[in-house]
Amino acid sequence: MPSTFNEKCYELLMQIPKGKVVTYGDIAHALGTKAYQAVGNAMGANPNPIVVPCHRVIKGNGEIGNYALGIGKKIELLQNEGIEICNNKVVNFKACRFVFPPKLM
DNA sequence: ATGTTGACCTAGA
DNA sequence: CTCTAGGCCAACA
Repeated sequence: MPSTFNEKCYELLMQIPKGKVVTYGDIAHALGTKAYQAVGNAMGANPNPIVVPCHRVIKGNGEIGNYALGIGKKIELLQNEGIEICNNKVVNFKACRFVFPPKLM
């Protein structure tokens, strides 16, 4: 059970399938808030970069953004997922954009 | 409670 | 394209 905001972000990140990417804004929106920066901060806090695929999170304009282990590492991971990267930007980024499942109610 | 910072976003010039 | 300005929220000192 998530106790802090970052925990919620990690939960969403783990829901992202392979070969898909999301933006910080999408995560914030999925959480029902606009704390884009809070999401980025949560990634920066990244306590377990293994169970949490933070490398699948990019900026809203298609750029890679940043990564705790380094941008280069993030690019390699994304390419390893099958995503094309060029000049620190995602190719066909909207085609790889993943949408979180809406909350049933 | 206050002030600062941050892996951000949008708009305007 | 680059730069400036505003907004928006959570974590930390």
